[in-house]
Amino acid sequence: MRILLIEDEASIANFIKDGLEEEGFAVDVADNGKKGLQIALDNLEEYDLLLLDWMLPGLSGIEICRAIRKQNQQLPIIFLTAKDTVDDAVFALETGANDFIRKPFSFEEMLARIRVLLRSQSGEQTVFRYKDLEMNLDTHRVTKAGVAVELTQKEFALLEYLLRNKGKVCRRTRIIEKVWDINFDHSTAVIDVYINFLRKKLENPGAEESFITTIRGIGYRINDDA
Amino acid sequence: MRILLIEDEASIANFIKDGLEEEGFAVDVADNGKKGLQIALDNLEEYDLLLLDWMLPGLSGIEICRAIRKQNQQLPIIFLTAKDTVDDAVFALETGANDFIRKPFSFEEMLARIRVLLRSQSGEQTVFRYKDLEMNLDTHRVTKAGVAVELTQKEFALLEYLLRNKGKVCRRTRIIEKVWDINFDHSTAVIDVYINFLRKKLENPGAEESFITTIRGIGYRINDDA
DNA sequence: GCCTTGTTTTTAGCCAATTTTAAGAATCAT
DNA sequence: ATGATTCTTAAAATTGGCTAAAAACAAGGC
Repeated sequence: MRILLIEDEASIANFIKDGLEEEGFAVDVADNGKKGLQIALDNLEEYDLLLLDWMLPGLSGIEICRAIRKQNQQLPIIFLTAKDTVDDAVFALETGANDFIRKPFSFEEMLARIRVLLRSQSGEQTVFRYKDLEMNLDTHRVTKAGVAVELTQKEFALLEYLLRNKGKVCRRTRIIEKVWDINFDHSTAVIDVYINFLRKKLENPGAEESFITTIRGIGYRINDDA
Repeated sequence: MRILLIEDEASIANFIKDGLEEEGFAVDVADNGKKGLQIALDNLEEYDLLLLDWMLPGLSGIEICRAIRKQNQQLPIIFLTAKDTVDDAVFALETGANDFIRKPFSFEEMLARIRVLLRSQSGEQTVFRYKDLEMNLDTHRVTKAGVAVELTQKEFALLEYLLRNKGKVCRRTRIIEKVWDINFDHSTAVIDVYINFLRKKLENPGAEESFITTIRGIGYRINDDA
């Protein structure tokens, strides 16, 4: 994942660049607005995300944002700013930014926001299928043979976990950790109950065998469709 | 974004120019009508918006507006005026102006109007629909089956967010971030209350199910119309 | 200033849906 | 057959959203 950072203060720029590179991103830095816009426009396809300082020598962040939005609606843009009025945040978002982080910010917070934007934009899988079953994370919908099926939060989360690991065993302990809480009482039988809910809601009444295979003593698995 | 300001009073002109430049616009000033029209016609393609004083030495604002509209229908034109009769406003709009601001005006207000006009210019989507519901960002109007519905600011913003994401889940946390403030107390019930306001204002009394689907524990969704 | 009006946010009770627990029945492996 | 594991069902506990009403806040008029 390639990120362009437009920020004139070298200390901040380095802090962010180093931190993000440690996390596995490729980061390019431009230290003024004009250069930044140039680089961005010349390599629009290259970058997956833009971090943009609000106050820049040369061109302001707002102007850069506008200029880029004319060319490209997709590129996620996050503003970094010392300004702290609500108006600025709203203004930034209206200009076409996707998010807005106030300095001083925690690195963790920034990382989280970057991840959110990259996930929703950069083609991460949001639709899962098994035979005539379809789960869509964007719309938060599940359909069976085209017919909508209403799932509760936990049912949805459990099915998502199973489908994400289609073909692989999902161990009970892992399920408890991922779908419920890391420190959830391991001696519970909730999983069984919820597997049962899913089977009831998603299986053709007369089915000989379940689409969720029980692996006794270990956990469950949804098979790869043949 | 380049703005041409035609205004003879130097103090007002400077106030506006400085303010807009701080906001990232490039502003040129002409201090009389003749010069202003000249500049405008010679550089029609250069400017994204025209701010035009009503009373000018040499040529009046109205005459300038007419002359420009002969050449160019697109350029957004905003009148600035001390006059305060409704007639003048109507007259200005008939002449081809897009908006009309009375002096004395707040800078914020002017900025807001400028942004609205630039938005529709930049090809961004400004009309959203769901069945017989229509929301127009340019005119800031919402109609239900052709009948105008009055929404407050927050109601409007919430509906806009939901419609922009028509078909997709809108998670509570995202709604709070986008419609309210980024760091708004997450444990509040304002969202519920405003969803309720929207439903009351926009739903046919005897409706069996809401046009805003509740997804318990997650958020809300306006469905794609079938 | 103070009052009025409209908007936004908080609060709290209610209710329904969801989640969890529990316990007996069924199934499996040896 | 036996013990362990999973399935099923019902009932209890909890959560989360809806609603109405009140409180807080903002803007405009007098």
